[in-house]
Amino acid sequence: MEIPVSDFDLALTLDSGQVFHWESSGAGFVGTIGGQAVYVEQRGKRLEVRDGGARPAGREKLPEIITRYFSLDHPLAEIRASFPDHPVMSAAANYCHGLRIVRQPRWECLATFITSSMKRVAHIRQISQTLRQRYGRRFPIHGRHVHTFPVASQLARATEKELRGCALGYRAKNLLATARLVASGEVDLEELARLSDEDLRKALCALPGVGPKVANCVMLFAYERLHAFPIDVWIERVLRETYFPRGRRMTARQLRDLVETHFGEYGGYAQQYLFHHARTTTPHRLSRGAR
DNA sequence: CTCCAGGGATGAT
DNA sequence: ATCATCCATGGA
Repeated sequence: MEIPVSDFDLALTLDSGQVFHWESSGAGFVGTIGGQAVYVEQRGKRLEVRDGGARPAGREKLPEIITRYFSLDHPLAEIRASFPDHPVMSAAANYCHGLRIVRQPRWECLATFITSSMKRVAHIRQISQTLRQRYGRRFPIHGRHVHTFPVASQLARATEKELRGCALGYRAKNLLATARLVASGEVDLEELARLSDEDLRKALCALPGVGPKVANCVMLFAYERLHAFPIDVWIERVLRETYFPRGRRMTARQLRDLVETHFGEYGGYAQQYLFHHARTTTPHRLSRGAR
C-alpha cells in the first residue's frame, strides 16, 4: 500500500527523540502504532506501508493510521515560517527539513517519558524495548516481530522489583504508581484532552514521576499542544548560549518567559528542531561549558 | 576511574 | 519562589 507524502522525512522523524521503539528493517522500519504492527518505508515522495496482516476489524484503515500518526496534515511550511528569524533557529530548521511532531498514543508517551529522566536516548530505547518484550503483545511484521507498548493495567500488575529489573532504577516506583492511577480509572488520559494547556499541564504534573519537562513532552507529543516547549539539558544549553551569552544570569523565570513569548504558536516544533540539531551535531565531549 | 544523561521529589532557606 | 541534594543505570 502506498501513501503520497511531501515535506516529510521518515528516518529523521523516527530518530529525533520523540519515539523510541522503531527499528530498521531492510530499506524501512518496523514498529507499532498503538496496537497495530506496521512496516514503513520511504521512497522519495511516497510511503510504502504494510500492516501485520492481523489488524482488528472495525478499526481505522492503515493509510489513515499512518497519516494521523506521522501528522502528515501539519502545515510544515507555515510552521517553519512562524519561527523567529534567528541564525541558530534557521540552522536547526534547515537541518530538520521534513521532521514532523508525531501524534503518539497517550499512555505510551506518558509512560515512556516517565522512564526518560536522566537517561540518554539510547537508554530510553533499551528500556522501552525491555518493557515491550516483557509486558507487551508480540506481532509478526515484515519477517520479524515487534511488541506493542503494554497497556497501563498490564504494567499496574507488575511489582516495583520486576520493573527495576528492566533497568528502570528509581523510575520504577513512579512508573508503577502512575500506571495504577491510570489503570484504576482515577486518571482518564483521554478526558484530559478536554483541558486547557494550563490545566492539562497541572493534571499531568500531579502524576508520580511527571514534572514540567515530562508534562510538556506529553502535551507536545500526545496531546497536540504544539506550543508546549519542553526544556531539557540540551535545550537549556542552546538557549543559554544563544540568548544569554558569556554566562549572563539566566533564571528559570527568564527561561520560561523566553520560550513562552519568543517561539510563536508552534514553539514545540521550534524546540524539537533545536533539540535534534544540537543533539546530533554537538560532540558529547565538547558539550560541557568549557569548549 | 570520572562524567553525564530529553528530571523529579523533597526539604531547607 | 528559588536552591541543593539524592535518586539508579549504563555508556563514553
